[in-house]
Amino acid sequence: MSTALTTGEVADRAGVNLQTVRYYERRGLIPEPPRSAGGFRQYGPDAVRRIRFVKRAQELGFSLDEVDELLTLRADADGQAAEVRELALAKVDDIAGKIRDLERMRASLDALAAACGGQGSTADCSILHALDDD
Amino acid sequence: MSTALTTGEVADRAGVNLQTVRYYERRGLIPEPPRSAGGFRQYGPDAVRRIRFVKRAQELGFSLDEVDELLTLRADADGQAAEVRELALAKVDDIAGKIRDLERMRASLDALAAACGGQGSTADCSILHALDDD
DNA sequence: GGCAACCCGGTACCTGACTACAGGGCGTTA
DNA sequence: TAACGCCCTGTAGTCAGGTACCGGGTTGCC
Repeated sequence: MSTALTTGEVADRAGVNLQTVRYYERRGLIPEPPRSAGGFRQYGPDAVRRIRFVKRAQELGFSLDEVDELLTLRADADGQAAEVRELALAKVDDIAGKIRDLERMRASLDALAAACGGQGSTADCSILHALDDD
Repeated sequence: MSTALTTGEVADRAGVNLQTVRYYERRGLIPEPPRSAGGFRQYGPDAVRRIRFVKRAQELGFSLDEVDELLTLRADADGQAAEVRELALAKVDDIAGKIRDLERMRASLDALAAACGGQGSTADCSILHALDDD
C-alpha cells in the first residue's frame, strides 16, 4: 500500500521507454532503488523527477555524460553554482559553433540552389558541377 | 607503367582513410575498379574526384544515402537538374530546422546562465532548479 | 488457484560513418 | 630469392542513446 512505483510506471510518468529507465540506471544517472521481495524495483516519486531532469538537460544539448556531471555537482555538498554556470556557458559555445557550421552549409547550398535554374538535364546542373570541382 | 592508382594512393589523394575507400565501394558510392592479376584494385583518376564529390556533398550536410541519390541522378541520362535542386532545397529546410532547434537551446541556456549569478552553492543554482521543475 | 499483465537480467540490435584488426597474398626493389 | 611495404577479405569494434528480444519469475485481481 506504499506509493512505490514500478519501472513501467516510472517510465510512463517520465515519458520514456521502460528500457530507458534501466539504461539510465546502468549509466548511473538514477540511483538503484530498493527491491520488492520478488526483485521488482520500487521507486519513489523522485525517480520520475530525476528522469525529467535528464530529459530537460538533453533538450538543452547536454550529453548524458554531461548530465551526469550536472547531477554530480548537484549532489556534491561543496558544489558551486559557478561550475554549473561554466558548463552551461561551455555548452552555449558548443551550440553556437554548431549553428555557425550549419549556417555555412545553408549559405553554400542556398547559393548553389539559387544559381541553379533547375532547368535542363543533370549534365548542366550547376550544383553537381560545383560538387565536382577540383 | 599505366597511371593506375592503388587503393592507398586514391585514399591519400582524396584525403581519406584507405578503409573509407573500401567502405564507399561497399556502399556503392564508387564503382568497383578493375583488378590486377593479383587482385589489387586499379583506379583511374576519376575515383579521387568521385570521393571528393562525396566529401564535398557531406560538408553541405548530405548523408551518404543522399549523396548516392545525387550520384544516381547525375549518372541518369534522363536526370533533371530540377530534381537535384529539389534535394538541395529540401536539405536547406532540413538545416534550417536544425538551426532553429539549436537556437532555441542556445536562447534557453543563455537565459539560464544570465539568471544564474554563479554565486553560492549548487543548492541555490537557478540552472539546476530550472532543470528540476515540474 | 488461475491467469493476464507486468517485470527480471542478459544480450543483441539499431543508426551513420567510419576505423581497426587478423591472417594471408602481392609487388617491387636489391 | 629475400625482404619490406602495401594490399586483400572478412569480421568486429567505435560513438551515443537508446530499443528489442528471450526465457523465465512476480503481482495482483477474479
